[in-house]
Amino acid sequence: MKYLNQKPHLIAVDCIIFGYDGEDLKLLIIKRPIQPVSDQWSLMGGFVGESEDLNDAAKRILSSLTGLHDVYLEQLHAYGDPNRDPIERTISIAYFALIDIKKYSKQINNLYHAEWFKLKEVPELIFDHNRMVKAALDKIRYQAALHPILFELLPKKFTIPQLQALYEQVYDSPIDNRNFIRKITSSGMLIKQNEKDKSNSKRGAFYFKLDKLKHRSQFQSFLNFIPK
Amino acid sequence: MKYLNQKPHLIAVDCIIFGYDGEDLKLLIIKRPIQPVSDQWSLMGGFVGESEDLNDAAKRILSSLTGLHDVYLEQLHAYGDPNRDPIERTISIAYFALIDIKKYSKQINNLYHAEWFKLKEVPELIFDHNRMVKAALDKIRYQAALHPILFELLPKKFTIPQLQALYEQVYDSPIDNRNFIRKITSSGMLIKQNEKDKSNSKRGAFYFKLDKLKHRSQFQSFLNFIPK
DNA sequence: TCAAAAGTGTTTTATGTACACCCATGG
DNA sequence: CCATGGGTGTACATAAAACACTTTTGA
Repeated sequence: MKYLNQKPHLIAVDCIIFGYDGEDLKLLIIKRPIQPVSDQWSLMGGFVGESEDLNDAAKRILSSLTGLHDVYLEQLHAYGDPNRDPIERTISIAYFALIDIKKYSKQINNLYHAEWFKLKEVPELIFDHNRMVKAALDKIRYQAALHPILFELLPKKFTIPQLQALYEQVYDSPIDNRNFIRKITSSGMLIKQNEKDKSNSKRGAFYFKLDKLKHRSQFQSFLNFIPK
Repeated sequence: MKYLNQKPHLIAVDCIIFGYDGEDLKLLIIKRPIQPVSDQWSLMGGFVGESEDLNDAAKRILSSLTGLHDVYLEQLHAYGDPNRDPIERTISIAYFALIDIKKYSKQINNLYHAEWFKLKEVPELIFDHNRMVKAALDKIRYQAALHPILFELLPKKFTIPQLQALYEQVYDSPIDNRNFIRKITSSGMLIKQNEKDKSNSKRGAFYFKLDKLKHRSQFQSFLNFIPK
């Protein structure tokens, strides 16, 4: 049994891939490989397979570009303007991903001509992709104000100055370091290491690891990480 | 020019329609008119037309059931499990709507055998529709904790006890009326009317209207309406 | 020895929470 | 005159914000 007289549509998944390298918040985009509008900057995307779940499609597309699995990936929004793709009507389900740039395998880069752009220097993208990026950033700001998602962008060991710089970039505004440290440490989610990162200062900054149990248990608890 | 060798999919929109009548928070569902699994309870839904925007499809479907236009409608999530619809693979974009039940025209009811159910008494729904309802409720709780969306469920004139009862039902927990009133009134979004609603008490409760300008300007400002 | 980043406390202010009584009215 | 729901204020606790100096150490 089938539904009759219903027009099917092409369904794509587009991934808004955010990365942090300890210094800058960045977006991973590709030079579009397929005609037309090839050689223009675009989000990484692909069509949803015949019997493929949307989340699986997003994971597949993400890992085909980054080589990464088990990445933080969240559905953002479905975009369905009938004219959003001038080639053929395509409905796109946008996902955003948060990854630690250092985990990213650069090899696959070449296949797709992918590049990391600082968030403020992202060029014009095809279709409605700039709009998607903006929506994803808005959602991350919203989420990160209440839930500790930004740890997904950091390596296992990270310093508090790195963490603070990340928050400052996500919100594009300076944060008082004393208040920030107090909030973060009072959440109990950080485990101090003995080792120091001396790459940014002579004194060195202690590394911390995330207490994953506490991170998970506090994830839904409406914390407040952001001033004002 | 077209994309080649890509399998298209049926795309549906399903609407999670919440309503409030001044007493109970309710959900509007229908007896499914199409075979198979007809005569089972279901969210109101429909397929996305050939050149139809997703939002437009949701509006069309919502107003075909309720007769209402200009209703609060927000995209919830795209559901794409290949087996979610046993008849044929269908990807569903879920939307939720908030409406004042008293505005709802009952005539169209009969066409779809629609009924309002108290939220706690919603029966088993087809496919993944119960899951959608739960996700919608979660999202509304999230949104309403920070943004004044619940006014969408109220008529133009409403009383504070009605408003509080609405919050209590959305969060399924009692709220201290003194603290609630203080928070709500201190937002400056309410305009007191001279008229009273005497339907629930001898003394009567003053009607209020929403100051739409203040409502809009404070919509994004991360208020906090919910205790704890 | 000094430049540059890391780390540390206290005070003030705002916000949230707990809590109980009087008011107005129609029946 | 009283039962019912509407409305009001205060004291306390908690959380956020503002704010500046000392520490460490490699060059």
